[in-house]
Amino acid sequence: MNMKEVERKWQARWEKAGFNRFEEKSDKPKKYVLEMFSYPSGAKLHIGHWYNYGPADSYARFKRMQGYNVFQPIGFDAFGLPAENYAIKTGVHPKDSTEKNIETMEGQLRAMGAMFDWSAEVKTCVPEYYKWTQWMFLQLYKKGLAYRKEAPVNWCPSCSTVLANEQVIDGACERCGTTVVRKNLTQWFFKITEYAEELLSGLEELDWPEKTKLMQKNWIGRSTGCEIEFDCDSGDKIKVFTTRCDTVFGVSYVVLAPEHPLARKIATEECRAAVEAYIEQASKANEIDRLSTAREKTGVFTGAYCTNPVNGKKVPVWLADYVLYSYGTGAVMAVPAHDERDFAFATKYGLPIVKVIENVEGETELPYTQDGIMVGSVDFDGLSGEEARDEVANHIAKIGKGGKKVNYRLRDWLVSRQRYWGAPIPIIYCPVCGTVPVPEKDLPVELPYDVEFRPDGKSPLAKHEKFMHTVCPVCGGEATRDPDTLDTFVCSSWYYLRYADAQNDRAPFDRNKVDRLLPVDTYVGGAEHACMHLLYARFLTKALRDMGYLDFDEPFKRLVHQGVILGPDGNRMSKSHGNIVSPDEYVEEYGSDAFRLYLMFGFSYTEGGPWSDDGIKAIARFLDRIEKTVLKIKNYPSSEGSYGAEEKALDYARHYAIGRVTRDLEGFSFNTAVARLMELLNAICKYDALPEKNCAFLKSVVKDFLLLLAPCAPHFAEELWDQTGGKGFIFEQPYPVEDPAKLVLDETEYAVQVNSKIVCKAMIPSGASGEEIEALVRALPEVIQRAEGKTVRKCIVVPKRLVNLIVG
RNA sequence: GCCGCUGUGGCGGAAUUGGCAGACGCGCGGGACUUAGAAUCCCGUGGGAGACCGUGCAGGUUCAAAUCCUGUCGGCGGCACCA
Repeated sequence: MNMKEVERKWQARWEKAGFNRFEEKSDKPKKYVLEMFSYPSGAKLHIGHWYNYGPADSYARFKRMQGYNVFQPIGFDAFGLPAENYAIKTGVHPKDSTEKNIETMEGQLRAMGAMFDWSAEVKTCVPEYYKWTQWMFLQLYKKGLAYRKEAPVNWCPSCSTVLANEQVIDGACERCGTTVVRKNLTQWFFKITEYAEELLSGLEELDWPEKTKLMQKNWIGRSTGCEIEFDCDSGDKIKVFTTRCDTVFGVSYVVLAPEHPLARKIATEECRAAVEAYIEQASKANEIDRLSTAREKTGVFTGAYCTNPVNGKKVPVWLADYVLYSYGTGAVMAVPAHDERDFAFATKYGLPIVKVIENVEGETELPYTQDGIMVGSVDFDGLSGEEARDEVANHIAKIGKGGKKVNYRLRDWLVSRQRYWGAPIPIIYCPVCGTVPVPEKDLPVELPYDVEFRPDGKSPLAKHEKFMHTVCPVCGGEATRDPDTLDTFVCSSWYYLRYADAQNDRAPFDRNKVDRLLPVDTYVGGAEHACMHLLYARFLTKALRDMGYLDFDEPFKRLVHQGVILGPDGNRMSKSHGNIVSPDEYVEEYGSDAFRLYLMFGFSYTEGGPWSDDGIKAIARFLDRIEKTVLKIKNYPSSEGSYGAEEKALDYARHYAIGRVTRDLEGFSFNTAVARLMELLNAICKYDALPEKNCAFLKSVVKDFLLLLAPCAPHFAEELWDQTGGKGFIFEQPYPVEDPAKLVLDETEYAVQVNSKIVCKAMIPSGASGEEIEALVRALPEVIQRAEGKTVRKCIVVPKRLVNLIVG
């Protein structure tokens, strides 16, 4: 079969028939199958794209044959750093390179023959799309979910530019290797923390990989504890957060993060100089130092004291950068006896270490950080664990010094980027009116083309006079625009909604269309997005719901991660490893169906693994055998024949395959689905080799075989369907359904064990009772030989599997 | 350091969730066809002459363990001073 020609032919026919489109008017149940859209960084599709889109498309086609109205859109996540970095290096404008890449990739995606609904295509870098990304920003701003504050960012002193977190590798700039420093800049944030609790609890109901749910759970990092107020002699109050309030009687000092507002305020005259110096030094600490947990702790005494509310003891207040300002209250009560960090710090600075928890079993070696019995804690002595913390927290609440509190590790989402190739932040700064959102009617705030994007420490847009200079929408006076662009993750956090109504120019989407299509039923993409894209998208969905734009809670009901195809050497494919394998030559030589089928067969889908093309010839051979067999049988007369044992066996093989393939495709277990197809083909060939055969029956099996195969090798199956006289498209046929009656055999082979050792096999009639089976087995010569003269103690029968006779 | 996943023939990988380990395929060996090769087709293929031994290793539970439990070692991923 000339696959190239066949592919082109069917792609054109499907396209002409509008076959790939979601049917607007249809009462079939909908199925929204979505693969993560691609980032057009290179010009060509790589194996990862193929591995994501090929098998997932087979799933979508399978669902279509099962009678669903399938919606499978595609698009491009087109803003982002690589295009801009490429521009800095080569001078090619990001818009030009991105558009060119998209065009090439579109062609390749079409050639792949996936069932994409191109009428819903989305590109995030066009004004028709980012207009609505900006609109999203404005809605969040109105709702109080977008706010501006000063925050430390990653700064590369060599490139003199801000870096995204993803660009910081082990504390250094990914491009030049220079150590990144922290710099305070005023930035826009989305208040994702407001949804921390729901983002956590919502995980439970999701059909997602447990691993991914756990990663999100850890990322959100809920911890329950107690907030406690320590009164300073100066009259200031220091709030601390602790998960171990049962250790509060062991507090020997309190620590503030260097950035804490009280740090300067409470410092005494004598200590002021040292405190200032320490704050200064901490602010300059670079990322590598901060990342190192092994480094020795540093700190400085403020000279101030505060009072432990539970025992009235005065304790010194220190500053130390092992306390993070961004978590909890930015202050900590230090209990060196029961915390490793406090222990190390107290040991270094000669602070007291007071044991207040006793190990129930054995010696209490300090620092002892496990749960134990409270000692030296007056009324609370003898309490332990959860109960102890409960009592202490209640006591603290009673005396008005705090109480139970839940904290999250999740931070608000920093969305400002000092970069060019992104959606401009739709905000105007007016000297009179302050921060003013761009009115919705003025959207989009267009990204200008003629911009100097070589980095020099300022946002590229800041140097563009025409862009920056504007008038205040409120007072009409002179004003300036925000020079930053939005993190590209903002663009990708709502694209799955836009697909539902991609052409809409009056709104991001029509409520009815979104309600009809969403949520996404099955979402397929890489696991690397677990704590970014997948979390942001959930957040935005919930925020839009609360603003009344949607009425569902979660965007992606089911999530599947494909594995990673590594280079043949077992490393991640990369230019530096020189191990990149391109799909192109394989597609050229074997055709897109064979390549897809090989990706499905050669790997466990969710695991991936090192690339090897050992099996691709086998797939080509498999397809050849199918073609030969199908075309040969096609020419047989259609006469009915008898239905005997051989027919029954083939019928069993057919319905076994139907059941298994159906379940395997449902579960993204593509390799076993293909294996079952191979088995069925083997059964067909075996039957075909018989001298006497029922041709009409054989033809009906071959027909089912083609239908089963169709989602996995779409062009190939369509062609054979056509050549064997099938009506319409094969994809308009219903997927075969297993007939359980055909799976009932007259007798089944059992493994026969004596004392758990296999001694032989035996055919046992299907209806036999437990006693009958035992009697049958005991009459077998292999059994008699081993059981002679012994008493049978027990007989275990596992239906359709084995019989185990325990004798002794 | 903490959390999670994972370890099965020469290779990719199966195993109905505690029930015949190694499905399906690659590779390899043998044969058929052919002047010959390629292609194709058929047979065999975990190890061991054998009793038996085999799912990283050592124990345990069970009539029965790749699967459950305890310990331990290797590989991968995430988090990393989160109080």
